[in-house]
Amino acid sequence: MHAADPVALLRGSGLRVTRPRVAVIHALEQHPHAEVDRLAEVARADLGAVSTQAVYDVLRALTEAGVVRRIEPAGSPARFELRVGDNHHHVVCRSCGAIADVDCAVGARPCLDASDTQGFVIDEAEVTYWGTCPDCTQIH
Amino acid sequence: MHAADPVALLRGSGLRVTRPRVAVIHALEQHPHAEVDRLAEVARADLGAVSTQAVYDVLRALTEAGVVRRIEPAGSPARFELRVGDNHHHVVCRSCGAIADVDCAVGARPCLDASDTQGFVIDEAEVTYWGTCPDCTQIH
DNA sequence: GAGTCAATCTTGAATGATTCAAGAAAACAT
DNA sequence: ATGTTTTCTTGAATCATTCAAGATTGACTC
Repeated sequence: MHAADPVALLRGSGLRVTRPRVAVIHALEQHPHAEVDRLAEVARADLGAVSTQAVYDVLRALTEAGVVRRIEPAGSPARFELRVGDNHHHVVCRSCGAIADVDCAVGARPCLDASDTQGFVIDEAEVTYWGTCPDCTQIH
Repeated sequence: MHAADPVALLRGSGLRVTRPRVAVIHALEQHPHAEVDRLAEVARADLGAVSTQAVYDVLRALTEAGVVRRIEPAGSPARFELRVGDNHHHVVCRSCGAIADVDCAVGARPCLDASDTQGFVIDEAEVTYWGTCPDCTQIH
């Protein structure tokens, strides 16, 4: 898990290379699963100034280009990660909101067969595990 | 899937029986997976008037009492259902937002074993299937 | 390297869902 | 019936996100 080159990542996806975009990708490398506010902060530390709106725009563009993945655990604002394309899931800590990646035990496309899909055509199974993170378990 | 008696449901959970609560439970019976607005509308048709805030309060009380379950699919406001306690999941239509229940194929507590849980203690696995509902598939 | 045009960023306001807060009304126990 | 506590009403606040208009910038062409 070492840093991809933001510029290469953008070029490779046919996206313009701008300072805000590079900074946001950089922020995502350092802070996987961060929310918009946090990413904006980190990007600002890098650039001096970026509007929050720009960060929203960047994240939207990156998400639409398939460079980042957006997740929205219940009760949390949207979070973003660069790890994309593989089928991985997330554990969310009920007490502090920490999130970690989890590879599904079942296989490459886990849980994709539900017993009765009610006539729906399913293209993705999103799994969210809920529990308590190591830190919160210790303190309790 | 026939209607539970709202009054019995409330009494059984140690909750006061009020007109708004009975009406919201009634609305939930008729409209599983409905969002707050919709439930408030339906409850109003029943009672004449209820404040939206009251509906929020009722849903919170019912959720905390374990009488209803709250789900929040990405991109949607919260939705509520009376079916609770069993381990069932949901399919969400990407185009119209329709939601249906899905029993997991794996077993009673499906997907509860993730390969590597990063030290988290997991107590629930929430699965959201994404796809297209029968209606939206037909029209396309 | 300058000119051009579309894409992107800035600023400021709007929206939607949800929560907070204070007082009025209603439910339940006695 | 009466009192106490919970719940409902009304009105405002908050948070995350989106919309909109104009200024700036990236990348392509000459």
